Amino acid sequence: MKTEGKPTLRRDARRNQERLLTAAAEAFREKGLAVPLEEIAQRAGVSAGTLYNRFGGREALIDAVMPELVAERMNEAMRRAEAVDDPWESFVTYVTVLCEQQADDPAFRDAISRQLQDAPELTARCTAELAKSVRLLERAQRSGTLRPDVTSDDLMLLIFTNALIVRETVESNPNAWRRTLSFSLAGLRAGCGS
Amino acid sequence: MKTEGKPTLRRDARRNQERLLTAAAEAFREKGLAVPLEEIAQRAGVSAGTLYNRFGGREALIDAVMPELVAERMNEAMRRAEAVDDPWESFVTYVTVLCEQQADDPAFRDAISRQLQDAPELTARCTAELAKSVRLLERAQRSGTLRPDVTSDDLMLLIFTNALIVRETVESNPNAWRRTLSFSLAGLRAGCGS
DNA sequence: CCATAAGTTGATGACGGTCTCAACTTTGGC
DNA sequence: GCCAAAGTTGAGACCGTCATCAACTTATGG
Repeated sequence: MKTEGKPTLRRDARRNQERLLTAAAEAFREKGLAVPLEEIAQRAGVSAGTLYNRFGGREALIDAVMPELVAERMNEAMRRAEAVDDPWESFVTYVTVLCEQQADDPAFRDAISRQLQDAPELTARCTAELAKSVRLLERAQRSGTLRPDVTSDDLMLLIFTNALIVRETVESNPNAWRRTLSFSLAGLRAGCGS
Repeated sequence: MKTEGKPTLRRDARRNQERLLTAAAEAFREKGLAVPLEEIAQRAGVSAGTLYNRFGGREALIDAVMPELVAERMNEAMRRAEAVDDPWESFVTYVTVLCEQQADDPAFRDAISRQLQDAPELTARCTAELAKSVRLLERAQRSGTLRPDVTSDDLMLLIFTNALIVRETVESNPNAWRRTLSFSLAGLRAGCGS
């Protein structure tokens, strides 16, 4: 009984789809999510039309490629944070690792800082992964080192704004984001804020 | 003896030049420095060609219009800051006023956050005006409330990054920049940082 | 009032990107 | 092997913007 859910994509079509996915991942990685679709098609050894056939356009391609990559990065940050005993340092590690990743991965940076309204999978993954970080945040608060008024929205905002800063400054001033991040983190310590 | 330095611009040409300047100021104010040049020409009741005749292109127009506006805004911030006695609060006022101005003036925001490499007048004015603020910064440091390692470069960076944040968030979340700014300012207080 | 230099115009081309579709090629079941 | 369905192609329409320039218009001095 062949109750296949997939509308049976032809073999060459499947092959092209996969090529496109890996080409997209590469191109995004190198040039960010705004890379011309033509270039992705070229890398995949396929015409632009095919890209539009398989996926509907840029957003769909992003949504197919990025969620996994984003999840990986955020898990890595979590892993590194969990290896740190001190609650405050653990929290700082989490944020810092995410920011470092933004600094050397345009795709990750854009995935987090662009308004990807038409990439529901990606959005979902982001919020899901970020939800996990609440544990770190609350632990730091219980330890009395993180300001009690800081929310996970603030954490999101911090990560988001760092992506903006990185995008505009990495080239000309590769350490600028570290400086601004250090200010923000200092401001999050209990006893420092309003 | 008519030792006129000006190459005697014809009367209508001068009129158009002025119209272009005010049109540009208006358009920049409403839509930011990336507003189509066509639109500026239209507002001035003039063709695009004329704009290219009088000025060489966007950058030159920006350089002709923005320095004064930027200086005004920064003077206003200084004025407001100087009205505050407490050194720390005075410093905070300066920064906050600049950020507020960014929030409701796309032209000012872009003048500060875009890389205007070909607008030397503007760049000069920005650094000149910002130099004045060092007094506020040093006064706050002498009073022991501002971290001693903070430089005027940091101040510039803070203003610059706020412009980025404002640009990307004012529409969807008008108070986001206040939150991030409050973190940064908290982090600048003596005793809070590394 | 005229001549002419100065200035303006808008149609036009280049650009860099997106997106489409009629004609062609490939696949896979028979 | 054949043929219909599935898939691919690439030229071209389209978009918004910048930038140019030959032909036209206007200001100005004599």
